[in-house]
Amino acid sequence: MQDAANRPYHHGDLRRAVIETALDMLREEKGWQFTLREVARRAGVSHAAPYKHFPDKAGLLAEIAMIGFDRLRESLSAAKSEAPETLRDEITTLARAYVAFGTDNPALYRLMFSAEEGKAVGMHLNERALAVFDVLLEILRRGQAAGSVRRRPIEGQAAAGWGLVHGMTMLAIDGLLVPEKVGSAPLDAALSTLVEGLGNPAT
Amino acid sequence: MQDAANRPYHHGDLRRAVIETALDMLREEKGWQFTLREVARRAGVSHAAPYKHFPDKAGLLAEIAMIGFDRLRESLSAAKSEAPETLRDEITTLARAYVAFGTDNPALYRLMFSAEEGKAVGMHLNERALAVFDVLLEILRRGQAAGSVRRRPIEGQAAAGWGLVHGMTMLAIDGLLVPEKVGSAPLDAALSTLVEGLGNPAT
DNA sequence: GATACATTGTTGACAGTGGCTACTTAAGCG
DNA sequence: CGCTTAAGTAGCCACTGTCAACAATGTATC
Repeated sequence: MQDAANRPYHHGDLRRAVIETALDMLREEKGWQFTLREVARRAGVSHAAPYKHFPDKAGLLAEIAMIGFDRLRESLSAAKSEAPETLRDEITTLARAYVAFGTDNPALYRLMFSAEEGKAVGMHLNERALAVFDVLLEILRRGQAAGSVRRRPIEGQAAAGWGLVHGMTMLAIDGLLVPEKVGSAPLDAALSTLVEGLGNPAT
Repeated sequence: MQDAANRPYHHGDLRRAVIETALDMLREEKGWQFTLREVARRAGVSHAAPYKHFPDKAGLLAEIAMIGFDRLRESLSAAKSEAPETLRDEITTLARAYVAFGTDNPALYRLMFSAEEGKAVGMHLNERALAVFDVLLEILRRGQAAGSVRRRPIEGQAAAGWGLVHGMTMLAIDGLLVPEKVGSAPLDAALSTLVEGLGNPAT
C-alpha cells in the first residue's frame, strides 16, 4: 500500500494489515470473489507472506468472521444504549440496527454465516454468534420480568426474534424484498407482527 | 457412468445428466465444493462437455437454483394439500415443511439464495423465489377474509412469515440452533410467537 | 445414396488459484 | 564482526474455469 521503495523489509504489522485489507475487499460490493493472493497483492506483499500469520485461507476468513460478529455486537450495544424507554421501541431499534449492519456489510455478513462450513474454527465462531443472541435474551428477560412480555419459555421467543431479523437481513441482502411484493417497509411491518406476538395480551 | 468402451460418442441427454449429477453432488453433505470438472467426471464425460449445454458454471448453478425453488414450491403445495383445517395449523404445517426442505437439502438451499450474486440470470431466479412467497400471501389473505388474521397490510405480515422461516432455516443449516441456547423445539416456539402476532385478538 | 452442414464430445492449452517448501534478506545480539 | 532467526520471496504442484481446435455423429439436401 505504500511505496515499494521506502517500505521496510519487515512489514511490522502485517497481520493487522492483512485483516484490514481483507475487510476493505469485503466492503467493495463487487461480485467479489475473495482470493488470498489478491489480499497479499493489495497489502503490497508477496503472495505467501500471509501464511506467516494465518494457517490458510479458511483461517483468515474465520478470523474475519469473528471480527464481524464482534462488530455486530458492538452495533447492537450502541443501539441499545440510545434506545427509547418502552420495550417495544427498544426491540424495534435493536432489530433495525441488526438488519442495517447486515445490509451495510453484505459480503461480511454473508461470510459470517458461511465461514464455518469449513468447520475448522467452528466452535469459537459459534460462541461469538451466540453472544449476539444473548443481547436479545437479556431484553426479553427484562420484558418478561416487567410483565410486558408473554410468559413463555424465553429461548423460543428469542429464537423467533433472531430468526426473523436474520431472515430479513438475508432476504434484503439478496434483493428479495422488492417493494411491489412485500410492501414499502417490510422490516417495520414484520417487526410489528413480531412484537405483537411477543407482547402480553393481558396488559 | 457406464463403461467407457460401449459408451456412444454422443451422450444423448447430457444436459439432463449434468443437472442430475450436480444435484446428487449437492446432496452429499460433505464440505463439498462444487466443481464443474468433477461434475463432468462423474457424468463420465470430458471436462469441457458441459459447456455445450451451459454458458458457464454460474449458468449451471442458476439453473439448479431455479429447480430448487420449483421443488420447494412443490413441497409447500404438497404440505398445504394435507394440512389441517384451522388456519393456525395450516401455517404451522407449511412452515415446518419449508424449514424441513432447507435442512434436508442444505447445500441446495444455500445455493438457491446465493446463486444470483453473479446476477446473470437474476430476474428469472427472483421470479421463482417470489412465487414461493405467493403461497404464503394466499393463506394470509384467506385468513384475513375469514377474520382470523389481523387487518393489516398483508404484504408486511407475509414478509414476517417468510423472513422468519428463511431465517430459522439458515440458522438451522448453520448449526446455530443449539438446544442449550435456544430450547428443544425452537421452530415450534418461534412459530407460536409468529402466529400469535398474526392472529386477530378480537376473535 | 452421397455429400454438405450442424450438433455434440474430445483434446489440449491458457491463466489464475491455494497450498507448500526451499531460499534470501533484514534485523537483533553477543 | 559473525551468528541466529523472524519476515518475506521465488517457484513448484495440482487443480480450476474457460476457450479454441479437432473428431465423431446425426440431419438435410441434391
